[in-house]
Amino acid sequence: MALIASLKNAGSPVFALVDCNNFYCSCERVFRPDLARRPVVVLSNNDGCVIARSAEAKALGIAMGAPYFKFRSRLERSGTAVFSSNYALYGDMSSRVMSVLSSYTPDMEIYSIDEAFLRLDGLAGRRLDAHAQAMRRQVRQWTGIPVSVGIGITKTLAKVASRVCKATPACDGVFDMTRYRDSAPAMDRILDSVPVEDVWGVGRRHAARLAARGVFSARQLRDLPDDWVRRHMTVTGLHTVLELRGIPCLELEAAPAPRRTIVSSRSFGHPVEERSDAHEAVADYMTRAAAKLRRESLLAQSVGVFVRTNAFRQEDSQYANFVTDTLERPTDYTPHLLRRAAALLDRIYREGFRYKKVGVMLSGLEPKFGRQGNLLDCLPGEAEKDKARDALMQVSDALNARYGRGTVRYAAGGAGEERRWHMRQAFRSPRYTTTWEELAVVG
DNA sequence: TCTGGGGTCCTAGGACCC
DNA sequence: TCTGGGGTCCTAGGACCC
Repeated sequence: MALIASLKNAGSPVFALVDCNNFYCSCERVFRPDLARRPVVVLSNNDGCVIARSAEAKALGIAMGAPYFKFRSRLERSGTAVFSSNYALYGDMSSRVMSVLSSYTPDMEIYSIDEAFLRLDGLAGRRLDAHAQAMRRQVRQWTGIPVSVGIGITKTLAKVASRVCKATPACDGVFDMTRYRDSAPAMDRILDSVPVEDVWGVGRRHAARLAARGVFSARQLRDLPDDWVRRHMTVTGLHTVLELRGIPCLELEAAPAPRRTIVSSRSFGHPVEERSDAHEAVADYMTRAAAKLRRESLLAQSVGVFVRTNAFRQEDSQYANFVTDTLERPTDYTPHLLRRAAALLDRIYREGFRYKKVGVMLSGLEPKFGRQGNLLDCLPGEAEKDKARDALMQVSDALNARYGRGTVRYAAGGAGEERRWHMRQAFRSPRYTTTWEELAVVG
């Protein structure tokens, strides 16, 4: 029987989506086993919104993206453990999970911090199920993170399977939709149970338009005429529909596409009304962005700066703006980028507003090594200056890597304690896995 | 007093060139 | 003096993702 099932699948792709359950909450729980049965939530930057909820927190009716201040008392009354987000911890836990997964297949795409697509071609039936269960067990055992696995003959169907899996405890963490590929009634039943807005690629806007046309389930979406979909949802939407029909349109992307932009921005902990505060923040974000640029061996051709007031405060007058500027030659040298960003901020900063957020963007990215030369590079002395600049950046990056970010920084970014604009982060857990000093807190 | 951050892709329309 | 079409590149806006 298993052999027949295997033969059936021969030659057609099998996609598995491995998804960490409530990932950020699960990361916090790994180091706090006492929270195993307590509701847990993790907040966005600035402790603004709830961005991860444990199953218990979901049961309390805490919605994804719920503003923390509105739910604070409910969370306190229910004894919910609340954490600020701790990306150093989540990023490190993520790479541990991914490294376990990668031992199960040569074809894997890390899709996000908590999800990976795997090709498991050639497996079917009981063998496929056993393989997926083994993966789950090993991830759990080696990292402490619970995952679920959805399996289908396209990426979109694997996503559907993963959703069904999480909604159905009887699945025991694995749902294999390839079992039903040849049974139209079974496929219909499964897709009928999935609300159209839960389909990968269908967001709020499309869901509203689909509802207006009487389309509420994944099955109804699958059965729409191609030309309507093409017209209202572009080719991207058409790919989604074809994939729901079992026609693969999306490949596994083993190597990440080259990055096109780097954005760094934060909301302020308090409204900013001083130009100097805005300048400090822009300098701080640009310093981070430039460090990321160098970490990835890229140069930026363009610099952008944006500012925004708080749109939620209707009583405040509103203002938002964004400017970009092209550099004479691409660079990764922080002082040059800082100077340019400061000039851009001055171009769009208006007095008399309460600013909520500023940010910087680097674009026109290109690889630092092996790029096409620029006439300006050939000016006398320029090569030596570049060398000195690179050396300076290498030293400061190394010091910051060794002794912590901010060990070497620019006066323009503000001097520590006076950073009034800094975001709130009241409930951050220790960086257990990446910072020795903070590990000591556990003992 | 309080509502995140960082990305990608697609399309339409305008500028420009031949 | 008047008139054409097609290709390419760029940008802004809208949609989506986690």
